[in-house]
Amino acid sequence: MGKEKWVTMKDVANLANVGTITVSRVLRTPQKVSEPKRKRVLKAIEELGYVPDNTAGALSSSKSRVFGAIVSTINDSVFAQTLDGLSSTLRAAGYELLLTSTNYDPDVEEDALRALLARRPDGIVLTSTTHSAGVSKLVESVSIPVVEIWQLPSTPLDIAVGFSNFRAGYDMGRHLIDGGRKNIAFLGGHEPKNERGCRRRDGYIAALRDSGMVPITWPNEDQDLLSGIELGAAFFEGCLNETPKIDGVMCVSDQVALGVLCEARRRNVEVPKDLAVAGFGGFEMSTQSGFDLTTIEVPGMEIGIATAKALLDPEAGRANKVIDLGYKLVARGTT
Amino acid sequence: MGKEKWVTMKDVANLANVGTITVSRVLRTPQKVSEPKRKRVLKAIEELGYVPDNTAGALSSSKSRVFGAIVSTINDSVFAQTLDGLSSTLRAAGYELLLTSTNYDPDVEEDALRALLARRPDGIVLTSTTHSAGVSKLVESVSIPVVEIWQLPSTPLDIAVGFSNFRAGYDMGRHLIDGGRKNIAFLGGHEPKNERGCRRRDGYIAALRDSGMVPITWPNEDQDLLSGIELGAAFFEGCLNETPKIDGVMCVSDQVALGVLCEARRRNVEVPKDLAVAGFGGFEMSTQSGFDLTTIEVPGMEIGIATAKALLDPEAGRANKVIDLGYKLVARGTT
DNA sequence: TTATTTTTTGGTATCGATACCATTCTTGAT
DNA sequence: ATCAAGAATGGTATCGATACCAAAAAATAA
Repeated sequence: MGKEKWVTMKDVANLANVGTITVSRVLRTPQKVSEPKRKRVLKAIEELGYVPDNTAGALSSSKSRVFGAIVSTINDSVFAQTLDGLSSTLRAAGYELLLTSTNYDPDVEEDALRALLARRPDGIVLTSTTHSAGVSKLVESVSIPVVEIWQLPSTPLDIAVGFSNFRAGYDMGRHLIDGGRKNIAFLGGHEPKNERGCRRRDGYIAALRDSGMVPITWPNEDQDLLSGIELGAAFFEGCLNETPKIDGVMCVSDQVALGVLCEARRRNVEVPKDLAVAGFGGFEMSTQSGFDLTTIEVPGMEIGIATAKALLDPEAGRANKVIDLGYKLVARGTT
Repeated sequence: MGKEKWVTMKDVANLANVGTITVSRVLRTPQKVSEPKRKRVLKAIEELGYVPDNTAGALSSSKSRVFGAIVSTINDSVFAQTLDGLSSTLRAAGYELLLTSTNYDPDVEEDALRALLARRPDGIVLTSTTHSAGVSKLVESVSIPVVEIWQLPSTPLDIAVGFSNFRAGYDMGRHLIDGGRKNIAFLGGHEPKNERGCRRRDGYIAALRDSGMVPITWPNEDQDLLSGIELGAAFFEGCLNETPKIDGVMCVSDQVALGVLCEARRRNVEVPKDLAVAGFGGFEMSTQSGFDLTTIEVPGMEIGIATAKALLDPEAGRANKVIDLGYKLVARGTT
């Protein structure tokens, strides 16, 4: 641990015997500096182990080369793909991503946003589509691109990239109905704070209503101690035992669906003969051997990449404010 | 989208009819400002929607209130816990976390580190323990705390928080041996770039050697197209078919172990009678009903919290440079 | 009342880079 | 040989905050 202070551009300039501005140019527009000086400067940089100070650069150029993202969770494999696509595309263009997770707590969003804005990002990514008044006011007072991702909002703040959870829920509902299921339940999406899950549930409800069927949703009260797997197991206790005629279940996520599948196997409920099971998300595990889950695949990586592009070129992004990347209903062995 | 520039401290000062420094004090040391002026300033801040510029603050105070982290992946549920614990503890103390993932590519580490250092963080978190010369040089030339997490290095750069993957692998090996298994294989950890997995494998090998048994590892060549689940399935093809007497398998991760369990079920191999299966990581799914996997639970959240504390108070952290938080071997139904 | 301390407040320099303008040095044209 | 145009280079102001010091105001002591 050296106790030295940070090496500055001036140190490099002195060693290379040039002006500081020349050092700056070597790093940003090297073609504008003559060969010999450029070499001297690069040598000095190497020698001193100089790392430029972007915070200072950001201040004078008012371009931070940082984007901020507020996500509900990073602990989700599909979501992680989006973040991967986003951050790697941004990094390739010389930008960093400042990431904040709210853990599904909407009260955190405004604080997180303030903290982000304090770093003067060149743009912002939000994963929720309903915002508190404070959040909306902050966002509107700011002149940087704002991209809302995953759930497409009806009235985007600025740019939106994602797909329609409602339509996905509707399509999967229809898929089960078309498969001849008569009593179809929706499992999960009970937490109002999980907006995307609720939209899927709304889609399912609409699909059943449109076919003259009665929606069955479970659970309907908050029991958020339940993980996906537990929820699948609890489903048999709480819902299927009570309404045994259920022959199809659509789950808010693949994780929940896996829980149902495991519990079904334990109880010798045959899938898909006695019970059709559908998931959501294209979770890696569900596509692999052992499970053969019907699910909705979401283009997680593509959302990340498209978001990065929209941030890097907001004018192009704003040309069509809402970028719908769709989804894919993948029918497999469980339905 | 307002086209206005950012509101500055000076704007607030003018509106409240005070000096800029007073505004600064209201935000940082409010007790040093008289009641009436403080109120006026707060009102002006509210009215203008002022968000302080931390990059400017960082420049003059040379404290960025940002920590940087370089992780191998964010797409891992246990790891995500560490990041959660880390970032929420830091945020509670008024710091942000700048996150970069290398996707297990060591060549990316140096670039990522440079990009991080350019933002002048107050400290750095690294998840690998073997570093390229460039990384070591950069880290050594810097006078901020550096915390290496998860795998405890033999010679820490500065501070280390984690546990011993080697000992965990050794203990689990012994657990299987003590359970009477005679032919125990290790599954995974074939990628040299996954350092932590390799350490576990080394521990397994040592445990078997110490008992006079012959280690069997699979696969031994890179086949990195395999996901955890696929690996578990492939295990039966590649390893068990070839060496049918295997009666115990220790997996590099819970995901791989789940793959083995699923495939075992499909092939009517009885667990634990015919085959003992052990995982690693305490992945949520493995603890739940349906599976009953013996595994090593890693204190992911605690590592994150301890890391945050070490960053916030590096002197205390350096008192005992290596903080070993241990792990817990949880014996369940699969062994 | 005056002297002395304490609290409150503001002015100015500064952090490390970039923007902008001015200057010097090339190069080629006349 | 002289001048114009363009490339290369450097000086200085600036970004928006904080640090440091000094001054003014208020509180306390003599």
